[in-house]
Amino acid sequence: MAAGQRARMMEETRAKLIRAARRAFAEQGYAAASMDELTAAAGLTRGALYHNFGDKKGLLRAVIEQLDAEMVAKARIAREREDTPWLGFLAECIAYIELALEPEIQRVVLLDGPAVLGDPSQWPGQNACLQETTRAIEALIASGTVRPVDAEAAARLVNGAALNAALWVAAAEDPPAVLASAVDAFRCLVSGLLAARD
Amino acid sequence: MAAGQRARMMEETRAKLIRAARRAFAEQGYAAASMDELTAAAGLTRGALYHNFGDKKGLLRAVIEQLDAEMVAKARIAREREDTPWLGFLAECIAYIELALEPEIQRVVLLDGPAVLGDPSQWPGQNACLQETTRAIEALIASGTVRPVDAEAAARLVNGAALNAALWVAAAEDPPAVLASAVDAFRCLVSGLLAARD
DNA sequence: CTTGAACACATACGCATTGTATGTCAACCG
DNA sequence: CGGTTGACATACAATGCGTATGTGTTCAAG
Repeated sequence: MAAGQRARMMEETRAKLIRAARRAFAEQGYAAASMDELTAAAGLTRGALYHNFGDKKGLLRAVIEQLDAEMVAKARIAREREDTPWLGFLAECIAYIELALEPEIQRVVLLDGPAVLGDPSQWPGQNACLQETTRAIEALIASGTVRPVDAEAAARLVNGAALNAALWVAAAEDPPAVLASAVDAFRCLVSGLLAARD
Repeated sequence: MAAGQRARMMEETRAKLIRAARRAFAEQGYAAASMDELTAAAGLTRGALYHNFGDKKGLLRAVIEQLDAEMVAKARIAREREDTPWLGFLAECIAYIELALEPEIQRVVLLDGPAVLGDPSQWPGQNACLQETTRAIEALIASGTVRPVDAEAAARLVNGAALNAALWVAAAEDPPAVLASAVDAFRCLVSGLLAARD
C-alpha cells in the first residue's frame, strides 16, 4: 500500500466518524449520544475515535466545523443572488434563519455547541458565519448604506436574533406561518441599521 | 412538630438544594456538576434530590425558574425608571444584556438551559423574560410607537440579540468597552422597530 | 396509648458511559 | 529481514445517574 493511501484511509475513517456523529448528535443530542453506538454505526470502535479526535468534544468540534462551512456556503449563494449589497445582506440573514430550521444545525450548532464548547466567537473553527456577516456589515458601512456602528457588534446582534428566531420557528406548531412573521419582524428590525430608511 | 413545620422544612431543603445547584451549575456547568457533591454541599444526599425534583433536569428547571424570576424583577425596575414606554423598553433590553453578563445567568440560563431543556419558549416556567418583552412590545404597537409586527416574533428577535451580545461581551478581553459598543449597536438595531425614527 | 400508614430522606445497587492503558497487526525503514 | 511506528481494537478502571429499598419520625385512627 502506498504512502498516500494510508493518509486517504485515515481521512476516510475521520469522515465516517463525522458522518455518524452528525446523525447521532442531531437525533439524540450531544449528551445522550453514546460513543460506543456511534462508532459501531460507523463500523469502527471507540479506539478510532480517541485516536483521531482526542475525545468526545473533539468530535463535536469537527462536526460543527463541517456544518458551519456548509452554512456559510449556502448563505453566500443566497447573498450573491441579490442585486444590491443591502438586499444581499438581508437574504443572507434570512438564509441563516431558514438554515437553522434544520434539526442537525439547530441541535448541534446552536444548542449543544455553545453549551459544550462555550461562546461561538471563541471557537477555533471559528464560526465562519459570524465572520462572513461581520465583513458584509463592514462593507455596508463603508458604502454609507449602514450607520457607523461596530460591525462585529452588529453582526453578533443580527446573528443572535436570527438564531433565536429559528429556534422559535422550529418549535412552533405551524412553522411556515411563524417563519413568515419572524422574517417580517426581522426585516423591520434590521432596517434600524440603515443610514436612510427605505 | 406541627403540620406546618413539616411543609416549611421541606421548602427549606428545596431551597438548600437549589442554592447549592446554582453554585455548582454556574461554576462547573450542568453536565460536569455531580449530584453527589452538590447534595453533600447542601448537607443532604441524592435521596432528597430525587424526592423533591424527580431528576437532575428537574433541579435545573427549578434553578432556572428562580433565576428567570430574578431577571424579570431587575429588568422591570430598569424599565420603570424611565419616563416613556419606549425608553423603558430600551432600558429593559439593555438590562437583560447586562444581566446576562453574570456567569450564573449566562452559564445556566443561556447555555445549559436551552441545550438540556430545549427551546426556552417551550419551558413550563415559562420564561417570564420573553413574556415580559412581548407584552411591552404589544403596548408599544398599540400606542403607535412601534410598527405593526408580530409582537412575539419581535420579542424573540430582540431577546436573542441581547443574549448573544451578552455572550460576546462576557467572553471579551475588555468587557466594559465591548459592552458599550454592543449597547450602541443594539440601540441602532431596535430603532428599526420604531414607526417614526427619532 | 398503641399501632400503622404516610412521608421525607438516606442507603445500596445496577447499569451505562467515558477515558485510558494495553494489545495487535500491517506498513515502512535501515 | 528485524525493529519501529502508526492506526486502530480490546480490556480495564472510574464515575455518575436513576431506582429500589431501608429507616426514622409524624400524624391519625382505634
